[in-house]
Amino acid sequence: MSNSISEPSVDDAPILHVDLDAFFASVEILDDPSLRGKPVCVGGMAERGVIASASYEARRFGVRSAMPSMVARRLCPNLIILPGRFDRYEVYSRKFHDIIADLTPDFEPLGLDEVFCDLRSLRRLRVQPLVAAAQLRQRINDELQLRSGIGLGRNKLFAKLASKESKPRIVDGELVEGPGVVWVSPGLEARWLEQLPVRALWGVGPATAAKLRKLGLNWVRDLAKVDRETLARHVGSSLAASLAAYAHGEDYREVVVDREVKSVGHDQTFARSLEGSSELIEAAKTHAGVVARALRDQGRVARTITVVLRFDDLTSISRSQTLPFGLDDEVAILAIAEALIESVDLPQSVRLLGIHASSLLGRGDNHVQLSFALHPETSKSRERAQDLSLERQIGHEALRDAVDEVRRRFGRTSLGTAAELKDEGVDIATQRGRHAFGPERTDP
DNA sequence: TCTGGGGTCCTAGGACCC
DNA sequence: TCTGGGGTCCTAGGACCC
Repeated sequence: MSNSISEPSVDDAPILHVDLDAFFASVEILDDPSLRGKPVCVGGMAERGVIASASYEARRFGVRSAMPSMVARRLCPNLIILPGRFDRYEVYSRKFHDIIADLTPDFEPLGLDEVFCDLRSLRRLRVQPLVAAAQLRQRINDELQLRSGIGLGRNKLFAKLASKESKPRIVDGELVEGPGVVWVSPGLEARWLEQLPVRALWGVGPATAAKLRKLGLNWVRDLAKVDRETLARHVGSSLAASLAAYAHGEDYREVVVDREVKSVGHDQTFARSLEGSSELIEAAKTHAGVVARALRDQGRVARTITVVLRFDDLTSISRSQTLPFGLDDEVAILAIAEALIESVDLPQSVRLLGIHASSLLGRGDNHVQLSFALHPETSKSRERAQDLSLERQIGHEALRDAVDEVRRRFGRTSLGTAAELKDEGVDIATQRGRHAFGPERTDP
C-alpha cells in the first residue's frame, strides 16, 4: 500500500500523524521494568471500570481499550490492571511534544499520545517527509523508549489512516511488526478508500455506523455515490458534508496550532450508585475543587457551570447555568452546582456525577473579579482586603443572584435571607467554616 | 460483557432584540 | 390585531475522539 520507493516531497505528503503505541501501558512498563513482557493495562479496576490502554501482550488475549475491565479479566485472567497516573503520562507527553517541536512548530496534539503536523512550512528546507518521519520515530524511541507509528498523506484523513496501518498487529494471537512509517501516495488514495468500511472514517462511531447501515451504506465507496440531501437528513448536514468529502479523499480540516481549551470538567463513576441529593452534594465538593483548581491553573474563569448525572440505566441528564461573570473558586462553583443538583428529580440512583465549566474567559477579562475576591490568600493582606471589599460585595451579590436564578428557573424556593448570606460571606473569604450559600432547607 | 474520564462539536428549540 | 426575518445567546442532549 505504501510507496516507500520514490521520495515524496512536502507537497505530496504535507500532513504527518504520529501515534504512540499503547501509551499509558508503555509508560507504566518503563517505570516498572518487571512488568515487561506481561499483559498490562491501565484502566479502572473496579466493577465499573474500563480499559484505557493495553500492552500488546494484553492485546494478544483480545483485550482492547474501551473494553470493560471485567470483560478484559475474563479474557486474560493474569491481566495486570493498573490505575492511571496521568501526571506521569503528561510528563512523557510534554517530552513527546518537545521532540515534535524540533521538527516543526506547526503541530496539533490530540490527547496525550497523538499529534498532527503540517509540514508545509518546511518546504523551503527541502525536508523529505519519509526521512523526517523515520528520524522522528527514531528519536522518540531513543529518547523516550516509546514506540510509535507515523502516517503521511495529503490531508489529515490519509495521514491518520496511514499511521494506523503503520502499527504492529495481532495476527492469530501473535504480534506482527508494522512498517512504522506509511505514506499514502496520491496515486493510491482511491484504492485505500475503496476497501475501507465507513466506521474507519473520523466522525463515524457506533450510532452513525448503524444509521448508515440502514441506508445500505457500509463502505466508503458507498458514501461516494449517495445523494447529499439523503445523507444530511439522516446524519445532519455538517457530518454529511464531512463524510461526502472524505469519501472523495478530501478533508478540509486544518492543523490547528494552539487550540484553546473550551471547557474543563471532572466526572466520576461511583463504585456504588448514590441516592438522593445530599449524597450527590457531598460528592460534588470534590468535583468543584478539581474543576476550580484546573481553571486557576490555566488562568481562566468559567461563566457556565454544568452538572451531569448518569443514572443506573445509563441515561444522562445535564443542568447548566450561565452567569454574567466568570468563576474559578470551588465555593462559588459548588454553590451553583448544588442549586442545579437540587433542581433535579431523582427517580433512580446515580452512577456518575460530573461538573463541567465552560464559556471560559481569561481571568483578566472577567468583569466581576469574583474569584479574586473569594481567594483565601487575598484576605491575608489587610490593605488589599480593604481595596477588595467592594469587589467582594459585588461578587457575593452576583453569586447570590445566580443561585437565586437557578432556583427560580427550576421552580424551587428562593435562598435564605440577605443577612445569612452576608455572614456566610465571611466564611467564603476566609475559607473557614461551612461553605457559603448552603441549600435552604425550608421547602414548604 | 456491559460500558471511564478527559475533551470537542453539532443540533434543535426557545428567548430576546432589532 | 397579527406578525416578518435575522442574529445572538442559552439550554439540553447526543455523538464522537483519544
